[in-house]
Amino acid sequence: MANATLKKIAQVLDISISTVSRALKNHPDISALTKQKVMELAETLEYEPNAVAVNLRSKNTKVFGVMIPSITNNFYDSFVNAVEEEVKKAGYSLMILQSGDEPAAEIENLKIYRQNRVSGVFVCLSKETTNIDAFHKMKDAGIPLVFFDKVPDDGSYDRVCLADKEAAVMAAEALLQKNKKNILAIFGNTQVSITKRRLEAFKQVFKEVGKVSLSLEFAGKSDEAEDIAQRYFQLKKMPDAVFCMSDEILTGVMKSVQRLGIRVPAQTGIITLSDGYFPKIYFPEITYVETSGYRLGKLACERMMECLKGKEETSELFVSSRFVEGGSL
Amino acid sequence: MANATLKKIAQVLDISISTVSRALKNHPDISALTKQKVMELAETLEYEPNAVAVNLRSKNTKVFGVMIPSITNNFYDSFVNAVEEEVKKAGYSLMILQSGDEPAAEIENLKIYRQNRVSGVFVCLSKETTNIDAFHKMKDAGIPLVFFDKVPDDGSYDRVCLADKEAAVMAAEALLQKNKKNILAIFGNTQVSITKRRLEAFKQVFKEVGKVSLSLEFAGKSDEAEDIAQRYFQLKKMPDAVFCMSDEILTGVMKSVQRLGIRVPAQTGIITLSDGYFPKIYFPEITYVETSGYRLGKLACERMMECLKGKEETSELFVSSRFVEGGSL
DNA sequence: ATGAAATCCGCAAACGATTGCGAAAATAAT
DNA sequence: ATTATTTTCGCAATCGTTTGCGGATTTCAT
Repeated sequence: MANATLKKIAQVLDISISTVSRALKNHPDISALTKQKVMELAETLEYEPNAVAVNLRSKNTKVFGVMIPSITNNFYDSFVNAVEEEVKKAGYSLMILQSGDEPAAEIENLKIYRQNRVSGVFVCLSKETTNIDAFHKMKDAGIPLVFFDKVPDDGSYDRVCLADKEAAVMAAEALLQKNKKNILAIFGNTQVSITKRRLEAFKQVFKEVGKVSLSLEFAGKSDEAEDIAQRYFQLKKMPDAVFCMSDEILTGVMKSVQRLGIRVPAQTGIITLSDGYFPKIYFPEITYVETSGYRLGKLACERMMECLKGKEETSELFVSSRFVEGGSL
Repeated sequence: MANATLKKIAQVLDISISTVSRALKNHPDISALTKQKVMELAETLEYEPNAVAVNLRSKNTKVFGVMIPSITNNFYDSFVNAVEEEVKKAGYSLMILQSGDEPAAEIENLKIYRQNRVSGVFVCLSKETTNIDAFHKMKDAGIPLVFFDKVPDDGSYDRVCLADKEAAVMAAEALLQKNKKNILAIFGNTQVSITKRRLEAFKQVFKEVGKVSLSLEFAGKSDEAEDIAQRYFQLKKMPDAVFCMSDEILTGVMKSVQRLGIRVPAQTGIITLSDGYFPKIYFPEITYVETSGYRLGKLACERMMECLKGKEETSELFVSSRFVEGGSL
């Protein structure tokens, strides 16, 4: 029988709904006999509690929102993957909404989350988001927010991030250690917090050492990175190493490498920040500093669970980096 | 004011809850004056309907389930992306659950979908699933199912698929047209329905023409494909073309190409079936037959919407293929 | 002024589950 | 036999919203 309810069970056994409810929960008030009858009938009727009704009463939907710019992105995927794995253990599900990097869509999505009374939301801001007023409403509604990756500057929010500075520094130091003197470094959209942090930390390392020519470039998309690399590779004084801030930039650069038949690492070294998937599809495998979406997801979950337990102080947490040697530097 | 309810508004204005409800819905029974007062107060109180309560009453959650083996997969991503885009227009959200290619997890997930009374579920079966009894329960519960990509043989279910045969045939014919005589074709897990279909159709094309040496190989993962390619590339009589059944296989093959410094398409041609992302990160861009997860998603949505409208007959639909010329063949 | 027709609004039940409180029935204590 | 105590269960309210039905109140025609 489809969609059995407590009421139906109660009617069949000619007892009250409350008794059925208690029997199924093994409440001590109910006699063993009644419990048995109820449970058996529930079994044959294939009773399954209506989560919607339970939610309404308990005011707890056991659903987390996840808002990301786009789901077709390796990094966010592994984040989502980690979160899904983790929250499932606690009986939560995920409602994933994409912002498409459009602030208007973000606001719309927040509304959906509010109306659905989600238990919390994991948010990665869009590139374009400057005004975060819309997120205040969530606080008012008592819905905890955990920002990740692209986070607001506002210190009153919980944030989990990659250790961008650390990662950028590790990459920079690797370049120095390999004695690279003429480095092309390509970064992403400068609006974004992670770009800023990576850029600053990266520059800082070289500021202290002389004798290194550092060319900084910025690419919003993969083909822009390709064009930039193309231009530099055709210079008489070709860079002896390229730093890529992200997978997106790496794939652009590598396309140019293939087009021009550049030998890596003989002619130029390559190093990137990455989740780890793309560096391994090339030969030689690209040396990278790991920025793990997966671990970020786990960390975000930890933080979210603390929020639900009522922890008050906001915090900014970081996932540490790891240097992974490929053969490209 | 956080979490205003109809009740709260009613109390403030000293009118009944029903009147508030109707006023907000612009019901003709309510006077213009009352409507105005209600709407204004709702505005200042930032009233937002409680979707959980609405769901309970309407028995319509406006949520679709999406069950996939893993979210960290380019193909499924674009599927999910399309679905999210599409259903959002109709006011639906997505609840995504991963099976991890484990039948036990599939069953568990279906239970969650049932308890949450989702309006429908998009399902891609795991590689391991042989018994689909668990899916019958969904029918009983009145929850429509639309299978995609990896679908059951059972004709009583709605299924949307890539036109695997067509795609494989297009690729095969492209190889013939380019006059390739010594072809290495690498396929994926033979358990899976799509592999079977692609394989059969592909072989069939060559059965009819003579004078072509066709080597069929199977790789479960990317590095297996790499090893296979490696082996063949080192033969005295190297293949003059490689067919890859999927992105996963393509990336493996391309890694071997890079390792051995093979010139594409001069030394060997490459063609693949793909969603389109990976073929474009290489130079030359890989010629491929498009198997679009995105379009599959759109098609699945169409079908789902029809199910909701009560269309009875099940059907199996296909997304047509498209030949995309790169420079690799 | 009286009846008919609009206009405007509230009561109450319903969706399905949970839970405090009190009551009936059964058992134990005196 | 009477009181006290358990054991076992049901009533009713609640979460927030929707909606059929009927009751007031007003407006209009006669």
